[in-house]
Amino acid sequence: MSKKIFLSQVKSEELTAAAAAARAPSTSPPLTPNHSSISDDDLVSLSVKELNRLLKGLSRDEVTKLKQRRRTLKNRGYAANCREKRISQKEELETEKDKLRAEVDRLQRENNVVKMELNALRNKCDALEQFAHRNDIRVLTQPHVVSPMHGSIVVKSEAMLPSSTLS
Amino acid sequence: MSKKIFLSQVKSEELTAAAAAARAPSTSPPLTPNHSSISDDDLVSLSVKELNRLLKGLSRDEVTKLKQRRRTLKNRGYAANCREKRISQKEELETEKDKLRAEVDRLQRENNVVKMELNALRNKCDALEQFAHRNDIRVLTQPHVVSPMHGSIVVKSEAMLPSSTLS
DNA sequence: ATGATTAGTTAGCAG
DNA sequence: CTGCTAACTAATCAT
Repeated sequence: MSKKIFLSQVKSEELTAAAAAARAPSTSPPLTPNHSSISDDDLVSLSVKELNRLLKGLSRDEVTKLKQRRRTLKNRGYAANCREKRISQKEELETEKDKLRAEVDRLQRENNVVKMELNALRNKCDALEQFAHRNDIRVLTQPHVVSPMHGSIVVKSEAMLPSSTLS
Repeated sequence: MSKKIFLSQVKSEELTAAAAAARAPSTSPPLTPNHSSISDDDLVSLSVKELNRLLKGLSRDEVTKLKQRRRTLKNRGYAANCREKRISQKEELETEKDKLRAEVDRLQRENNVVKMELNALRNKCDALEQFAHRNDIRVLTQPHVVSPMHGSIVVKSEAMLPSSTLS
């Protein structure tokens, strides 16, 4: 997921030669000409064992300096990682924000649709209710409803509908 | 809105004395004892005119050094501003994310409510429709009904036809 | 000149 | 020690 920069060649590719020379004298070609002139990339990617082997025939001072240079190079990589992490986290936040924004939009649209459906249904319901009411009255005001086959048919609306469905 | 740090005492309050001494030799008490020993805070907050007045009786070298120290102090402040801006932007992003998340929640709840209303209304509508349908059929199948001359007599008979007989 | 931003350096904390 | 991060410095860019 996160593209870790494993502590190698950060500088030489991202910094002008002038800037590098001006800013990092400790990592420039050593003024004290080490026999073991090792490149930054090599030094930083060495395993501890390889480093110790390299350090074998050196004076205390040289050892300290080389170790310090290694530490500095590592730190350079750590810093680069840290920055990259920062920006990727920021991008992640923005991505999540965009997703949420899209979700809000979707829900708002869905909401509108459902509300329109609700309104349409309300109208239909009202019409039906009025229709039912009229029929109810008409039926209830029928003088004599006699069906020869079935006998008297008088329908009381409340008997057929739950009371809650009629206002 | 944004609390700008106007280039003063960033370090002394946020860094240990040890770190400060170790890391910023150029801003430590000058080894070359300037007569015009001016504090970082003062130097950085000077106006250009005040600075020039201060620079009057100094050698070229001293002028350059003092100007450079001022520039460095300013840069220190700019860097602090930059960091603060970064974190406040991040916080802002998170705040907006939280708001959007809350909005999504709200909309989902509202959506559920509306959908339940819709379902309830659908049921009511169905019932009304069936009722209307039955009445419609009944009315249409009434065997003869109205006697306008005699007025209406409402008959409520207990002898009702089971609804199942009306499809 | 001033301010902002980037990369590198250092100190210091955490594991 | 290794890795990470805050603060600082210097370079660089924009205004």
